[in-house]
Amino acid sequence: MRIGLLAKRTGCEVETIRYYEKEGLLAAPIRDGSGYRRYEGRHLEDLQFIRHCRSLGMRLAEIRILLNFRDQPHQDCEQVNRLLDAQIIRVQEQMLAMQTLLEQLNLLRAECVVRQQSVECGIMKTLNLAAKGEKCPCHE
Amino acid sequence: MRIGLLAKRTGCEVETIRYYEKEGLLAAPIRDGSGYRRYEGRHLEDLQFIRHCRSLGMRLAEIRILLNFRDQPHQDCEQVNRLLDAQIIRVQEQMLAMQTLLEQLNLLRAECVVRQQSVECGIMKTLNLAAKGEKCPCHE
DNA sequence: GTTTGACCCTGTAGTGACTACAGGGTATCC
DNA sequence: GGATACCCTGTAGTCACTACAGGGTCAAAC
Repeated sequence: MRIGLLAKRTGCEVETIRYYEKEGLLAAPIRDGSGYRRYEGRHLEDLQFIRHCRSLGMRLAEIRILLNFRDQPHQDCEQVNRLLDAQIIRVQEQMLAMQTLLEQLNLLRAECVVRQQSVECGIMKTLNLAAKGEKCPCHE
Repeated sequence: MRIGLLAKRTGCEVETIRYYEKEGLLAAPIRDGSGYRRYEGRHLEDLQFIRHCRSLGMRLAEIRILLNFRDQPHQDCEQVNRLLDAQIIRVQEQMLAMQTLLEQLNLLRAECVVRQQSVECGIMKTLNLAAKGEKCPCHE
């Protein structure tokens, strides 16, 4: 199949597929007489593997490691487990940070309820006072 | 004060301060005889304003808008409110996505409990099957 | 008087994972 | 023969920095 069909089948942009090839994640396929890429079933599978991992928030470098494991099935899978654990911890930490962020934003947002001149706006007042080093509701 | 002191006072990297100047967020200060930047109190305040907004996850483009509001105090603050609302929604959406992500990762992680050859590893097996289009626990 | 070290300058390139062209070639249908 | 849809390479842009390279300035210590 050609790149456009592969893209359609995986829900991936054509440019992204070429990018994965350039990055060494997806094997370069053979070319037809016109110089077009001709993909086989294994490319579809590889690309779906990559997209699946990406949908789990993994980085390309990590996916490269996982692809290696797939191709060397007798390696100890400890690294796979550690990789996933690291990813889980990363997501948990980001969620915690975002929770704090959301609380801060809501507190700041509550400073202004009515439409008014920005000089009277509680949000702007709070941001200005915080810039002067005073306490703000959003950071305690 | 010179850039190093400003950096220390705000917890901001020297390069970041120069970057904000280049991006037009922080006014260019006057230079002394050696060509060094000499900052005043207002620069400290501006930088703290910027860093405070950044700590709330706002983008530089949004901070630029907020800085404009600060300097035009008789503008209607409606846009400030909308900007904050958009930021809150963005964070909420990201948190929801991360929650789903975390659940998917945990389900995948549960596929492997013991250390073994990667060919036997439940995580690798699951990823491989998913790449073949089969159902995976992480995506239902 | 020179050397050391801390500070400052400009400018460019790199990060990650794409995305968006520009400028061209190819294939197929009408 | 022309329109359209597809494909190619290569480069630049995104965002908010970060990390140099290669140089200048200044004060204190030796």
